[in-house]
Amino acid sequence: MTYTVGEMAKKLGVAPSALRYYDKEGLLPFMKRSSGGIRIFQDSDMEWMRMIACLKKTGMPIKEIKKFVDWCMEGDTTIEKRLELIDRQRDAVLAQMQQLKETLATLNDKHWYYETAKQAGACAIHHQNKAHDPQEEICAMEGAAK
Amino acid sequence: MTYTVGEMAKKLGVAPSALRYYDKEGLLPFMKRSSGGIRIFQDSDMEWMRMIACLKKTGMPIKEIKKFVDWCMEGDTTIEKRLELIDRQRDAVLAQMQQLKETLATLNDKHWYYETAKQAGACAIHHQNKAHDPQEEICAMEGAAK
DNA sequence: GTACAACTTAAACCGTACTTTAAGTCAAGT
DNA sequence: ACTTGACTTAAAGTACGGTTTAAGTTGTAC
Repeated sequence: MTYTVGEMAKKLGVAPSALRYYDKEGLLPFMKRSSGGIRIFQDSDMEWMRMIACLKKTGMPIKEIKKFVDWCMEGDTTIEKRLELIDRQRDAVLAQMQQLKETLATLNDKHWYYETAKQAGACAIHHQNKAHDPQEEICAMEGAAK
Repeated sequence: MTYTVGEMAKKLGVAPSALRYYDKEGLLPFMKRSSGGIRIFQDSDMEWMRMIACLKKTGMPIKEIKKFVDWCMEGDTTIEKRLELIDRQRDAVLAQMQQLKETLATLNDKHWYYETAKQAGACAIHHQNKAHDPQEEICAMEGAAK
């Protein structure tokens, strides 16, 4: 089974221009062309696309993904480099997850702050000993954050 | 205690130009100035900076952070809007965490693939027993590339 | 064999989030 | 008063990851 760039784009849920851009950047060195120059995607290419999509989701820039793809094309001599890149990216993802966990905790604090303020009808509920003015929002935030 | 833009930038670990940019974009409406026009940050401003940093970490664009900051300056009539924004962002963070979890699982598969390939000295080690191999797609991928 | 949608390219354009530059001002130390 | 480093601004530049445009080609359908 083969696909044109438009069909593949639809299958992947991306714009055709994005696939052409990835091709131009060297991310799709496995791509075949028709005699007329039309790109031909094959079912087996889906695995490359999934790998690229995975690395993109980690926040890896296009140029570094290209480095990985190039190593794949080079053969077995680059296995160790590829392993190191995967491991580095795994560490990066773990760090991102930790970061998000901390961010989520802060957002949960803010949720509580605004939920209680909503019940009371005023943010002042969080700083009873102070008169309300815009500057007091800061103190209120500080209270909720700690 | 007060700080210049350079001192505050150092405290926050960002470039002074970034703080000037945030100010220009309306993210720092609480900022004071000296009679000569020099920005003066105060300790109490740290809480605003932390809130902005938190929203930035969720991937929220500058313009939406400004919307939130503007609502904070407007007072209690915007409490509900702010709560909704926080809740939406909380959902967004949970979705990001789920996404990263799936990405991590894929990276763990790839780690195993390259770890065993490294031991064997060749990716070809994975080209047998495709039917039960969780990494069969990679074998297909690299097979197709050659 | 002609129409027509979908493809091709290079090059220009876009939005985001800053950074850099250039020209000038402020404020602290001597 | 003068020097000096850090500040000020507007405007231009940068990096990234595409999208859009314009002019032309391909391939299928009738």
